Amino acid sequence: MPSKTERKTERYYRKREHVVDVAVRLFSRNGYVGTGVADIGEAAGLARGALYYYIGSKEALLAEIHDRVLDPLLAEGAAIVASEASFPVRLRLLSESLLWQIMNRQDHVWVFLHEYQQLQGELRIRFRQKRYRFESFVRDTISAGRDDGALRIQDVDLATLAFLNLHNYTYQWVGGRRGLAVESLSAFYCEIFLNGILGEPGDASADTGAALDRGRALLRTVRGSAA
Amino acid sequence: MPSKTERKTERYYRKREHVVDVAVRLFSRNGYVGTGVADIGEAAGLARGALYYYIGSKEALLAEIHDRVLDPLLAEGAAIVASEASFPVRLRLLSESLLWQIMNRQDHVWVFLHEYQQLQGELRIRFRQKRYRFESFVRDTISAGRDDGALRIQDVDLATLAFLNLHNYTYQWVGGRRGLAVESLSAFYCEIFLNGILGEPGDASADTGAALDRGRALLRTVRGSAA
Amino acid sequence: MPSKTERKTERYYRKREHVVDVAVRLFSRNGYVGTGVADIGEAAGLARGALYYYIGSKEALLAEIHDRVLDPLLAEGAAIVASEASFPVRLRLLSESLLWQIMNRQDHVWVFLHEYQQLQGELRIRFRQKRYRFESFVRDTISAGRDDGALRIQDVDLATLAFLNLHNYTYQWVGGRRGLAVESLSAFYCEIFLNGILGEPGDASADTGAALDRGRALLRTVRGSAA
Amino acid sequence: MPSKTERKTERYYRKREHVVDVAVRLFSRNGYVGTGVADIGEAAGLARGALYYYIGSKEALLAEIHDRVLDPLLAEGAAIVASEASFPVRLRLLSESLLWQIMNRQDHVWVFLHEYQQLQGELRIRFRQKRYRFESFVRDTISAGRDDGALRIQDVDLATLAFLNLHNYTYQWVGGRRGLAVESLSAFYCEIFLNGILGEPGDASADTGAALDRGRALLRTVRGSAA
DNA sequence: AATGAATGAGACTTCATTCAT
DNA sequence: CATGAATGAAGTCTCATTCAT
Repeated sequence: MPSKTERKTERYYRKREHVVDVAVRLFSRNGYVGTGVADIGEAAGLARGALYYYIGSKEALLAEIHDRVLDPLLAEGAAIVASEASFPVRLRLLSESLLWQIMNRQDHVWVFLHEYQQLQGELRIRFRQKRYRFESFVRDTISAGRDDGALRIQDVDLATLAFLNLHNYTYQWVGGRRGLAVESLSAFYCEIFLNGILGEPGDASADTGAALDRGRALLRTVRGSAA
Repeated sequence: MPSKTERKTERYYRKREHVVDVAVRLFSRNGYVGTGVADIGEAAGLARGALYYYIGSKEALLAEIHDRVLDPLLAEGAAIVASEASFPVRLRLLSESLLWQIMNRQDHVWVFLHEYQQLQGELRIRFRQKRYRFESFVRDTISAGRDDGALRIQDVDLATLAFLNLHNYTYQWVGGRRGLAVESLSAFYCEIFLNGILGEPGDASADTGAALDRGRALLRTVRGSAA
Repeated sequence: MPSKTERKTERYYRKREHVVDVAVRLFSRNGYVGTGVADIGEAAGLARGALYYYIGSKEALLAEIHDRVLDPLLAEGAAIVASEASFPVRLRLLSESLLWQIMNRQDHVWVFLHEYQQLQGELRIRFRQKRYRFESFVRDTISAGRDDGALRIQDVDLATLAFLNLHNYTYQWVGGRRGLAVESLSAFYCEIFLNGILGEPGDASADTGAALDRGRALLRTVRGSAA
Repeated sequence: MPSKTERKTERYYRKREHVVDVAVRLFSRNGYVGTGVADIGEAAGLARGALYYYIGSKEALLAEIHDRVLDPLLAEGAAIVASEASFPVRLRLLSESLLWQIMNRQDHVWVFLHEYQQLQGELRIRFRQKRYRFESFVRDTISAGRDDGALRIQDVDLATLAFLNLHNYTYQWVGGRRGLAVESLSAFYCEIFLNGILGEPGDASADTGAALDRGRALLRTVRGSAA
């Protein structure tokens, strides 16, 4: 009875997906630790026992959510870096791919970026590696730009981190900004980032040395008077 | 007997500070929820009961940590915006002030940026307001730059968020990057950000329209084949 | 599967009742605050976790006990005041109804009359109202008697309180008096109370004025010498 | 230095009295278990250590409160039963003596009547005996009345309990009835009680047998339908 | 006489997980 | 497939009392 088995499996996976959907919503709202397995069961309309039939464990649920974010990111990232597009275009595409997840799957991304520490042992390692793979797409792209000799900045690792900072932290506030489109926010970020890293070194910060030192002295004063 | 009273109070506050120090370290490593009051007591060398003599409640500890980060940030920020420095210098000083906390008080900032959701009720409101006040320093500064007519970008709110993204997310990885100095990382960020927002609109992203569309089509393909 | 569901529910409620039975016994012996949830669990043969599956909270247990006393009291009281019986008969029936609870459910009544202060917030209000409703049955009945013009006393509120004093305080000592029947104790109380309130004013206390004043002077002396 | 010692002792006792005053108020409001030693200290303006210098233990405080109620009651009761007054006058004087405590020292009496169970061991026994001694004054007085052949009721023990019920339970509601005078409430109780116990048996309850039985049948119905 | 600091047991409650049915 | 019942450790917090100073 292969058909019978398959039908069961399909229904099983459908229900499992539903449970994960429910969990994502709860985790993103109340936190991973703040969400009880009982809450998930209740929201999914399943008793505790049945729930475990689908999820295995609470941590497996968290891992599943990680996969849901990382897998498309890796697939799209791989396609982008494999493409023939120019360095700025590749970077913009990576930006759009990343922002698409962040903005269109806010609950998932919140859990992914905020609760990854809750993963322990083997899972922790596995997802650290996956995450690193995505970051490499960005690093390699920027590195190619530098090899073109087009960049003002030289530290590719730091530039990669800056790019990720700029994008990732968006998950913290995007929930409160309805009506923002992926492509326009990506364009905004990239206009800043690309103009920021392209060109001759030192344009904008020039000639501020003395004023900056005076400001630093001021800060030391404030800092000192607090103790 | 002012001296007697004061000496006792001093000792009390000294020990209290020590308990908070211990808590910061544990919260930043294991998470606020993942850290038990018993753990804090053990690490501080205090029995459960004595611990509560100093902390009042676990949440009060979290609030204290928030204050430790926000108070200097607000004091320095206020001094900066009140200074006579030019727009780029003010922004660089804000950057240094913020990065100083992020890099020199990594544990505190980890707790502050990662666990603020655990604050409930009145405390939550109080610290949301304090946080907003610091963000206003950045916003006002950028706004002044735009009024000078010097900015490529027009959306001050979004630029503020970009600035904060760039800096704040640093807390996620700075622990793994020893040997990075506040002033050099701040200079790096500001070179990107200032060059990114200054100047005529549209320099770097120009002429990428067609290539971008081809890339987007590629992404749609990848996205579709996953389902 | 209604039968299946019902059977489970039935079993749940049966066990829940048992837990409440156990709690009543412990609360009445050691006091509400003096009884730990652990004690209840042990006496009911349930682990701490399983106990909470049945009770929800310690205070819910206390509320349940209140209902067990008040609900029959209100049902019977409503039937009595709705009946056609004469004023003395209605009062005797209220007396028997109240004493039935006090004497046949001593543990419940002990908790109800002694620990009601432990209820907080909404529950406190709810049970104050319920209690007041029962007292109204007594008040209305006595009021009807006064309207017949049969009463020696005129203050219906005070007479109501006297009636309740007489009956309620029984919970304090009835545990030490085995072999007392509800009907005979009720008859005793009612013989006193009805003869006490019926008839012309002032019979028994007459002609005691002067002697009373001498006695009061004596008391003042005793009281003064203590200081 | 006898004078020095005496002065110390006096001040000690004055402060001790103050602590007890504070404790009475708190115990009566929040319950004995619900009041912490810290609360008492704070309200008395004493640190924990100093508090224990005066009180010895929390339970000793409770015992002291018991003495404050029972000692005047016993002194006055002894004087009353030793007096030459007639049976009704003696009973009225006992009533006034008891009600004087209940109404003029509501906090003390609340603690005395409500929290006596918290006393353990030797203290429990000691105060049970004291309490019994006061009850004996009532019992002996009523007994003398019966020996005169004036009473409708014969069970002196039960009549004693009824008398005490009537008076003692007053502590439960007297706090909510401002403006009630000891002498008038005592007169009210005694009018009921004396008229209730004096005279030929059976006056008021006569001729109600059949109606009472119908009412009891009604109650059985109500009780049955509840299950 | 008085204090603040410390103790350690015990309070109520929640939780992820298992298992017989 | 699904359930309800059970577990037991761990969670935060309170409390009466003691003791060095």
